[in-house]
Amino acid sequence: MPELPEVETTRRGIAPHIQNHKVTGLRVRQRRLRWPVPVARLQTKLVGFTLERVERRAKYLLLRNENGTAILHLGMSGSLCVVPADQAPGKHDHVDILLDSGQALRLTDPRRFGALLWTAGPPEEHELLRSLGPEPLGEDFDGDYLWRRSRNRKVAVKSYIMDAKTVAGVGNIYANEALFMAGIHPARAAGRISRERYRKLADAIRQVLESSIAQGGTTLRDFVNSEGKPGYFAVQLQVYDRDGEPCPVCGTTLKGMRQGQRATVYCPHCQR
DNA sequence: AGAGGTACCTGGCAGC
DNA sequence: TGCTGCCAGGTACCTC
Repeated sequence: MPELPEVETTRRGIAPHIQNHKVTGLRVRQRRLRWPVPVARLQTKLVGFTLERVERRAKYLLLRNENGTAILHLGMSGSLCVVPADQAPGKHDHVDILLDSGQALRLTDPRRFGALLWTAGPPEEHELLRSLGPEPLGEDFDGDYLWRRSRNRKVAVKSYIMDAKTVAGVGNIYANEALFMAGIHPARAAGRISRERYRKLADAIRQVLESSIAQGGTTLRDFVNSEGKPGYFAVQLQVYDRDGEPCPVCGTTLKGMRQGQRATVYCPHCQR
């Protein structure tokens, strides 16, 4: 589920329940996630210490304390919620981080593509984060940047903007949506797009992510309930998963294709 | 170096 | 109802 807006919504939802709370215990029911969960290190470095901040870099959540940082990724199917510590776990509730409030931060992840790691140093120097491109909602991301970096590149623009080294955290849904909004054909070579069109694209990426985060904000309360189900997304999508439906702008039938195993949908009339 | 494909894992759904 | 095959929002790693 989680694309960047969902991860940011999760961060905002859990932060008040975690920040300035002491971790009183850790339960790892399944340590085989994308990489093995470093249980012993987490026991030593996390338990008994107060979590100071919950930050986000790309789709990574960073839980920081005085010893270092827990790096958490939700993969394709992960979610986090805050539940009473004694609530019975479900089949895919792999990790509980117990808090002094009597609650637990619970990681659920059916497909186990997610990750929970530990780093002692500055998280931005961790190998998973080191070569990430700029944050799409940050200062140093704009159309000029996208244009400059794309010269002579033959990759399809959709793959280009989904590459975390180009810009961090633009996933399949929002890549489709942003390209539609900018009127750019997803298969166009990245190096053959003008600076002006890249400015439109960068604006579209920003806009689509921001409006989605804004809508996610309305469901924040859902991160803390007995069901433990985050209440994402009533977000309205213009093209994603609408293959065969009329284009919301011109009425032309939206076309589906596959790019690098990922579903792409676009309007053959509006996107060139 | 860049481009493209593969792998990890489970659940849900369409089609038979 | 139950089986099979395909698809899914991510991304590291492999090969060409």
